[in-house]
Amino acid sequence: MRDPEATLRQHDLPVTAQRLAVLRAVSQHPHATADDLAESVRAEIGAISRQSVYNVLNVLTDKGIIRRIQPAHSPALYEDRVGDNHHHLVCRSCGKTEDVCCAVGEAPCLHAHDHRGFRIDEAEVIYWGTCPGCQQKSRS
Amino acid sequence: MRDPEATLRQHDLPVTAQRLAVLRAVSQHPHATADDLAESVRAEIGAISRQSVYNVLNVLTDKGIIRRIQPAHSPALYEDRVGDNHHHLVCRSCGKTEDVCCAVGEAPCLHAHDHRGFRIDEAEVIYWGTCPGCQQKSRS
DNA sequence: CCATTATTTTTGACAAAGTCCAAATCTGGG
DNA sequence: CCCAGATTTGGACTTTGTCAAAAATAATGG
Repeated sequence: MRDPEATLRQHDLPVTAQRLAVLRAVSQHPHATADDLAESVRAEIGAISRQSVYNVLNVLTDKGIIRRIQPAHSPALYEDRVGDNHHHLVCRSCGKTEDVCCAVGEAPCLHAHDHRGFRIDEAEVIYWGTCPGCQQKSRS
Repeated sequence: MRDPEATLRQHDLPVTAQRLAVLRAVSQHPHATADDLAESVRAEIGAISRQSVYNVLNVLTDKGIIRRIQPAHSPALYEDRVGDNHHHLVCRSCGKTEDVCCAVGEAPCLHAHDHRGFRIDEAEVIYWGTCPGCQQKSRS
């Protein structure tokens, strides 16, 4: 994130310390939970209410400034990287989450063969598996 | 589901009234929530505890007899149809969920180009959009 | 620079979806 | 028919997130 303040102004959002701090935290900790982010923000500006973290994350997500991903068995994760239609690898065992380029191509998987009349606007892909670290451990 | 009782025995699971009823309910109501299923089961056998519904759904899912899907903003949904790697269409507005064949082919999307050393065992795809009914309504 | 007004932040209660635990009950095998 | 182990139950509890009202703050116009 180049300039959090400019980003907020571009989207007609009043600039507040909380928003700046949350935005920076998301930028610095991709795939963090709301709780993780609250911690980071507190380390940076001293205090923030739980509700404010959610408020900020919700507006930022609505405006498309950040993206929310919600893998099963996990609270929502937030990331900075938007608009490039990338997907995610998630480790079943430790929850580790990584970005991965779209398998199919640029504006990809938006085409289900039989879409049943649905107007599709996003194809969300999560690859489930075991990360290298957890493979080591289980190989005992 | 041909024969719920046989299915349970094949997986070395003691046969109980609760398990049979939950299994039948999942079979008859694809994409139902745990709560929905509890209702159905109560209509069929009179009573079941909330915990038992979860217990049963968990074992059945662990054994691969049923499949759990967990779209964002929705409690978990369960379905009967396993082993054919199909995906789902979900309506952002009403939550309607439908099956859709895999866009890529048979054992498909299991190949992320850059898998970062992860051993991938499933590619979960959710197509988000607007169902025909909700398109009508919003066309005002 | 100050007052105004709408927006944010905070606080605390609340809700939904699931899990944990111990006691009671039931299934399957001998 | 009885027993051991598995399942079901009920109730408390946890996690993640939302709602609502009051207090604080940002941006605007003078």
